[in-house]
Amino acid sequence: MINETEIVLDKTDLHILRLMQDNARISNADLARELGMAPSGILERVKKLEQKNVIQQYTTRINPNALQQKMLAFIFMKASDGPGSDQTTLELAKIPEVQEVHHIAGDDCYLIKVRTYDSSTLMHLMRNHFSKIPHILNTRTTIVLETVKEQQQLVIPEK
Amino acid sequence: MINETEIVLDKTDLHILRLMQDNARISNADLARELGMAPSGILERVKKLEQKNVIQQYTTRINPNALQQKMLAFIFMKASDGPGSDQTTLELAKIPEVQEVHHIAGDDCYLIKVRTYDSSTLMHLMRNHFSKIPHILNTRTTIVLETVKEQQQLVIPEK
DNA sequence: GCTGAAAGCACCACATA
DNA sequence: TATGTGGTGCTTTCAGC
Repeated sequence: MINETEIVLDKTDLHILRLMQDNARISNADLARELGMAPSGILERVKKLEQKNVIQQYTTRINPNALQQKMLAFIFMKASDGPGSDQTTLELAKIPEVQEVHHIAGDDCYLIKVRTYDSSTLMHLMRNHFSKIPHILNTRTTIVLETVKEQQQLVIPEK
Repeated sequence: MINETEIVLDKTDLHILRLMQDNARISNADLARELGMAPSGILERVKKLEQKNVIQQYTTRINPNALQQKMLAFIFMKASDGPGSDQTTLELAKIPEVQEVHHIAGDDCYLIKVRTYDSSTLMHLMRNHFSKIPHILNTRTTIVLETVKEQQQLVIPEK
């Protein structure tokens, strides 16, 4: 595994990342034009960024409402195996409706983000999946009423 | 504005969305091959999905560690203007380090997700930005120690 | 690590069913 | 709404610096 602290990104890399973060479908030729370089040089850099796992995925953000996915919830979980163990988190991460799994500081051990069609689907998920994962002692669910902003764009420095 | 409840997606649309959600840089020709259809027909569908705001963005997921962004926090906020008012949420949404802003049920009014370089950048943000937004009564911050899963992929049905 | 050329393809508008 | 065609321009490899 590559030591991520050793990755050095120059001004050109950061510029590529900024453009691709905003539009993953930008053509290699357009990237080259923006940067004033030859397309082949850009292609090489992009491939290296993918290899180094700086670029993790090209993904399409889909409107959850278009798929009638109206329920979004954050669930805090206290677990008996503590944040050191991976078993519980891996079980949770396997569930496709679970978008995020974090170890957190404080009393609760995990925070997960779950998206489903409606409240009954969420209840079903909790009853049939979460409750079967060992070590989960209790859960505290926060229901989202309305989402004002939701994106994963990072703030990428100029240099 | 289009009434989102009226959007009807057929099997082909859902298949396109599934493929593009996993790889936004898939070529139109490859999409057509997967679906066994002519490329021009696919192109038209993709454009309509963009127009109808089913497809919201093509984005590149970048490894936060590669940019030394090691601090992730969830902040619950109680506000005096209540979840009905937009002023506070819009102020929060404008801050680039704030990735998510949700109205939530229960005692606290907002839940926001913030990503910064380190804890001092986060403190700086809270002191210089959050505290200047009116109506925020108090905040409760949850620090993420480790992220096991983080993605926005939706579960897209077959049909 | 970057450039430029060259072959192969993809894109996309348009005509058509 | 889907297909076929064709010109334009993009992608990607490789030699050379």
